[in-house]
Amino acid sequence: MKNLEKIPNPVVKRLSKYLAHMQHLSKSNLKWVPSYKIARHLGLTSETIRQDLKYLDFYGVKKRGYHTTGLKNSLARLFEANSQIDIVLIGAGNIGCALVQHDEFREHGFVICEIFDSNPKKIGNKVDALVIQDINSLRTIIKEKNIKIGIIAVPAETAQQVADQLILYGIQGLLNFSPVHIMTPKSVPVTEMRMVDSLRELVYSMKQTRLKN
Amino acid sequence: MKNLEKIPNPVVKRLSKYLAHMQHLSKSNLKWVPSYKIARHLGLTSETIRQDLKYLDFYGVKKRGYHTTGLKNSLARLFEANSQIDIVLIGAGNIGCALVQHDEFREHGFVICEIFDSNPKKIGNKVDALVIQDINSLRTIIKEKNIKIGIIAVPAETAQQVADQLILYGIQGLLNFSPVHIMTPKSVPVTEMRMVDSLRELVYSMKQTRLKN
DNA sequence: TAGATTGTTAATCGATTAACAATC
DNA sequence: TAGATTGTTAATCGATTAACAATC
Repeated sequence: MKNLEKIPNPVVKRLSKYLAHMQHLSKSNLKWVPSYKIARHLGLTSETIRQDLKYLDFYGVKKRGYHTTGLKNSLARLFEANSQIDIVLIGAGNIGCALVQHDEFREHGFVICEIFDSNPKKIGNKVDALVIQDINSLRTIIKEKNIKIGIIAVPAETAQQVADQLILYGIQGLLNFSPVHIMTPKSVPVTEMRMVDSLRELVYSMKQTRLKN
Repeated sequence: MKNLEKIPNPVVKRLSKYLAHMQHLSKSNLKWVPSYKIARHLGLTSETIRQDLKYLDFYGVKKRGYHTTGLKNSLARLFEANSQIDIVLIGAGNIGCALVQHDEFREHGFVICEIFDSNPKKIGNKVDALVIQDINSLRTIIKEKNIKIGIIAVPAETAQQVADQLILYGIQGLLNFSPVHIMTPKSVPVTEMRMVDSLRELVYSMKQTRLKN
């Protein structure tokens, strides 16, 4: 199937899981994997997986399954995972600093290469190898380094305002760790992390589970 | 509509957003809010919101909309948000420690009251007011304090194993920050945070946006 | 009253699951 | 070859959107 076709969001989420899993399998030198084994590992059904993979220009082999490295490469192409992607992060709080130091991002090609804060007491301090920059220098750095993605790790009250600035300076996508919905023009997609909401979702699932048993 | 009915997952996610928004509005002393204003704020449609609220035992008032405090209370009841919920966290890495110090959790009633690690060099150190405990004492502490929720903030390699232990010791729900899918019995729900996948999803959305324009 | 806004039913849309032919 | 597994079409299920009557 053609790359030009829009892939539905639930499928995109799963494709990303397949990529992680294929990276793992191909590192373990496993050459072939059938859909039912992927399914078992990721809590899905094999039918779903085969349907999802139709969005890729990649085919399995009957009786053997999918070539792990081949599938990994195909998915990596879809997600542009073969080149490094630079990111700016706003908000040098607990979460912000933890993300800068989070190896997993770097291992997957996402490099937070600048961190900003508005608090004068924090500006100039180091987080890992990065120096916390004054938020007033956002514009020049984004332009100079041609950065496309911003991570918002500021409190709720300033999140929208920070987003507006980032967009004004040319940022094209946002990952939002603040608990408020960020409004953007259609040309700037946002992915929301919603950590508190995830806990609430969990609490509700647990309640459901209790009621059933 | 009755609380006993199972609420579909996409609806649960939105209801949690409504709760956050109502907490905000009722703190700002706004008494009434119509569905279209909620919708505008959260990037939804008013129809969706009215459909969603049917799952609650709470009704709006024609011409005025929804009573913010009333809706907040009804949603809080659904999510058991009126009592403190204790949590154990495993993994005193960057993310784990940041979450312990994350005020937003506490402000919403989620209290991480124990942090564990297996690294002897970390055990005994303090994170905020908490002392990092030896993972071997997990069992007794979970039983003693009767803790129901565990947050997994360990690397991929040990995540499943940590989950298995937590479940063995009586934990009833997991929030997973590690990048692997956690397998659990049906009686133990898991919510996955998938931070790298969220970035991939964002990259794909940005690619789509580029192609469209 | 007229207009605004809810609650609800019906229609549409989209995603998942089932079924199965093709074939390595 | 027989059995396993894919790729694909059709059927089902579920969620969103549209439409609109009820009424404050």
